Amino acid sequence: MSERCYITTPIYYVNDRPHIGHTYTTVLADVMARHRRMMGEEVYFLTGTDEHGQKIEKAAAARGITPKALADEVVPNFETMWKRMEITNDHFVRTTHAAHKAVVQAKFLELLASGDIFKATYKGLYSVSDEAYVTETQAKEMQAQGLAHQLVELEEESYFFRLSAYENWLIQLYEKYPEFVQPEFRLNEVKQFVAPGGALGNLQDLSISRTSITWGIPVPGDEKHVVYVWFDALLNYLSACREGFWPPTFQLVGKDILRFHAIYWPAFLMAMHRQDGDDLQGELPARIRELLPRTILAHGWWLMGEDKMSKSKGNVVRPDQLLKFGNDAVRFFFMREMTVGLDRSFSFEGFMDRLNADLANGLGNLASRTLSMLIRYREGRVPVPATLDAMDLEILETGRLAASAYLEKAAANDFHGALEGLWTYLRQLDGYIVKAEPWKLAKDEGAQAKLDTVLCLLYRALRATAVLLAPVMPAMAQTLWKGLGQSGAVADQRFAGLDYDAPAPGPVAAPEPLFQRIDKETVMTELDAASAAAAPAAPAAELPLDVPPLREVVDYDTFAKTDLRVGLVLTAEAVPKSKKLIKMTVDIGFETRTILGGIATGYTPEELVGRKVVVVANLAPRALMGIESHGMLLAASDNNSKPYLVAPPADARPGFIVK
RNA sequence: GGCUGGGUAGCUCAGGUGGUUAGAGCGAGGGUCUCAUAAUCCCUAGGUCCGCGGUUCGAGUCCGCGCCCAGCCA
Repeated sequence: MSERCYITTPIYYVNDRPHIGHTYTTVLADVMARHRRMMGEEVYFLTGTDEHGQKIEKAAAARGITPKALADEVVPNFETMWKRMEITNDHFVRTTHAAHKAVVQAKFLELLASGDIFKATYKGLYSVSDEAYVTETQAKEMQAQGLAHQLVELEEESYFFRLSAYENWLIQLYEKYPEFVQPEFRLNEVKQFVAPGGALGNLQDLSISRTSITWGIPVPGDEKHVVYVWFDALLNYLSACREGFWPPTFQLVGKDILRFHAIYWPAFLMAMHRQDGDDLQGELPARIRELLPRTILAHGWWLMGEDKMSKSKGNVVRPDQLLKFGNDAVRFFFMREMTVGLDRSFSFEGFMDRLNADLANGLGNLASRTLSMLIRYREGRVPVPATLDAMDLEILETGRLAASAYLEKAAANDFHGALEGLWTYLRQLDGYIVKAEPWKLAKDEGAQAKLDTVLCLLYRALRATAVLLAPVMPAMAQTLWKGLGQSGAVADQRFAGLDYDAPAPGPVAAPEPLFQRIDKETVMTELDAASAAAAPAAPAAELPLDVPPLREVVDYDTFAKTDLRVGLVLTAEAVPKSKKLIKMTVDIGFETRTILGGIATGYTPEELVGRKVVVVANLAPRALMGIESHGMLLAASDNNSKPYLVAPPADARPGFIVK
């Protein structure tokens, strides 16, 4: 019976189109899935979407549609992206599926019955503007920014998961089964979180329901509660698992959601699987470990330089920008450049350098020269080697070692190392060609047997390469496979049964370029042009200042005669027939004035109301457009610009003297 | 602030348990070949291995201090 392997990606939240982060994770999972199928394992590969929650509820409301309709609109973006990238997921789970809801509700009731879920009061600081509870750390930050007034203490009835009870078992999980979290330094972070400095008693019970949200899975029997994110989202791995594949073998997660997967998730599962005789303070039963995911694999992020990619920074790389160079190229780049677990900075130049060097100049050219020699010298028939000399034996041995090293690393999910090693071998093949000089052998009647050997060894090396690379670059591998005169799907080959010495079945085809070289300069120019066009309009070049020269000097007493006061605009309306004037009533502390200001080029009446201003309070009244203005407002400008009202600090009170 | 991991050639990075001249890929410079996608192959990098101090016959590799960067701290 073959091994079974269950691989998951996170389910992606439907508030965004797929970005490079989603595609990296999913490609990694797909390469793993394809690789394991070719290792002979039976694979179940799951991805999907997370669709509940307040953000979706609000976004839908803003557009006047239901949350489900919004999700239905966004989900195809993911599904079509995965088709484009030749992702071979066996199922696509949505948290809005009835089957998922049923599992979440059933498990909720089970844990409620066992006491692992209980009802209590949630108390915490709530940010009014964010419409969410905030942590103490976040609260401190907000206070530092002077946003403390947005925080209120709230109490809410909530269901809790008894996370604290599982601390002992969790720690044993990390200690006794360190493969549970990879890479290792992430495991340390998790341990540190659960038991900082080895101290117990740090886990708090977890609130897993909300009454303030309606878009979600209702708590059965208490429908004003909705199951809160993680209990809903994490259970997708369970609800959408295929019979016979539990537990997950590899669960890929971004480092940002590691905690949920490495702590909450196994704790939920422990609660679901524990039996009456189990002692939570005793040893973690091996039976239960067998029912937990084998490995949570936390990968790193693509960065832009040193920075995280984010929408607000506007430095997000869209999959389309890369996919125009070919899906295989993107998949290869992801696997070759990113060491699983670590961050990596992305650059378009690095991307193109890698593709040109490794794919076009490297593998592509090697295939091209080999196939064209087979056609030119042997009419496309692959000869059988007569005798092998030392050089032939050496390259054969190098190839065997390269293949086994590749397979070993790939099986450990080290695709970065696997590909690096394989390319060293491809370079050695190029070196072998140069040393063997088949073009000279072709002209020598007495060297035909030697030429047969060289061509055959090259052919077999390419055939093995096509098989090894099929998980990473499925389309390229298939093209090469066919070009080598092989029939069927290369993906149907199995690594174990790979016969490196098998004779070739059919004539090889005229080579078609596997990869086109990219003209870096042209692409960079286009990119720069595109980003310039997309960039927010650059601030208009500063106009030269147009101000009058400095006025004559006045002494202090003359200046001090001007009485400036802080005022608060109470009402404001445009003056009919005037383009510039606005009529305002202004509170200056001890009285309320009517003041006209020529500021309509810079402000609308609506935005003036409630604004604090500086008033020249002892200016003689003057009639403008038939209305008497008692004072004026200070504003800054030059002769070309709109006026900018001088604004006192927010806590200055009307009537304060300005001097 | 606490804990963890880093700072090595222009760029991206390798360098278990200390040992003769510190490595790879890319880029750049020079040369070669012609089967091939202006590709391949060969040669060329003299880099305070972040700094200072220490242990040692000997340290990029261990210890201490300092500087800088990243991650985790519901």
